[in-house]
Amino acid sequence: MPTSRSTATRTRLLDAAERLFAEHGFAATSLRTVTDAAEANVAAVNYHFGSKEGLLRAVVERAMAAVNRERMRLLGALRTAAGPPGAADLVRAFVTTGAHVGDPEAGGADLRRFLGRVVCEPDPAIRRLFGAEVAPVEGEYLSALTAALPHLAPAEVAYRYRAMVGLLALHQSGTLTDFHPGPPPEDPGAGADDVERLTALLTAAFEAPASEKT
Amino acid sequence: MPTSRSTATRTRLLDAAERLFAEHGFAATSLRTVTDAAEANVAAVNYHFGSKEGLLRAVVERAMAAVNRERMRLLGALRTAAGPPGAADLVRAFVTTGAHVGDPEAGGADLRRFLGRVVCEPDPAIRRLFGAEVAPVEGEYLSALTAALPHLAPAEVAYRYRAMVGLLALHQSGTLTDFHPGPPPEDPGAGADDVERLTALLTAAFEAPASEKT
DNA sequence: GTCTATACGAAGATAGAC
DNA sequence: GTCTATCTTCGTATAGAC
Repeated sequence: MPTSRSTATRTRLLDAAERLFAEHGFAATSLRTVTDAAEANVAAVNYHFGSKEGLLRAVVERAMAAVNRERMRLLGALRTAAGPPGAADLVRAFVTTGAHVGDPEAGGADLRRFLGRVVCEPDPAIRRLFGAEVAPVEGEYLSALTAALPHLAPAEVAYRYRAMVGLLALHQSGTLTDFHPGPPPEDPGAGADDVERLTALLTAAFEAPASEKT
Repeated sequence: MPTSRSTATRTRLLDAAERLFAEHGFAATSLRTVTDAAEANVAAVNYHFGSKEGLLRAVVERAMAAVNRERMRLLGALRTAAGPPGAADLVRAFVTTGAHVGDPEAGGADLRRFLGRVVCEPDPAIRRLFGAEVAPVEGEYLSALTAALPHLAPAEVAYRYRAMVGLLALHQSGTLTDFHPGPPPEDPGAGADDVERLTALLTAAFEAPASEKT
């Protein structure tokens, strides 16, 4: 359900911003639209977050905290299992976390779409905001992937990792599923089926042999 | 060099818009920034294109015309060669066209970055603008890819095709290369090396076997 | 400490003069 | 074809009520 009036103003602003930034992007969302949805005053944004970008930063931090927690939990589980994790396991853990974070809550879909959008934002400062939040967890996955793929140069693993993040972002924001070439869509929304396809595609990409000119 | 004052106002507006939309995205670019760069009056946009979105549409159409021409030319060449083209050939033709269109001209980089941004725009109407322009050419590539990969369901080929378009867009807009996990960037800008890596990754993705639950 | 009311300059859009 | 004038809405800043 939508955030009730009794919730603290700060939280209502975060919830409304997450939903509206997810739907229309950062630049196209006016502060007044956010404050109206949150039943708050325009100036409340400036008070709690300093500026529109400060509000965005706070939404990113809250959203990534949930993702980072789950990704570290899954990585820990993979490491305590017998032997070091393979690339397929790592890709699955990384992708499904992004695809399912916040699933039970009603706002989960907004959270996922929001994060997908942030990765594609034109402003480099905004993308860096995201980059700073994933940095620690991505370091862990990157070294685990490098260990799982010793035949590839680290730069090549890093490139494929970036492709994974990018493609996952397009999946989350709906960009990958809502413009329809070929056969008609036939499945409404991003079902578990799409997550499976994405995981399979990315696993194949990681396990591909090195391109000749490394 | 920048468009000279002697060029027609319409063309100067298109050039300036392409460059500025490429750099800051659509929503974050003010019309006044465009008209200042084009040395034109604010109202000239409304006169020539009807609205800000009309200007965007015109820029998309001009940019896609160049890409579509080259893609059809390459596909024609592949088809007249001995035997039907393989997935690797098709991916290479599709990707390198996007990566090199407008190369000789100074504005080529802007054109590519602009098209990459359009694919990731939050507004579905803008993405549909792009979708309508690629539609005919993408139909040709899609059927050629489906013929080259008879062991895959058409829906699966279409999914991988969308992933290719999305990943190419991220490549073009710089999203894939400018946030740096792992080793430091080491190569400035999107060199021919990155195009090679992208082509190899996408070819592997297309040639991967079908996921079990088709 | 939290929040509201309100003002300021710049933005997108359009009507009508030239 | 091109420009000036004007309307509404945008992000931001300030002053003060609770």
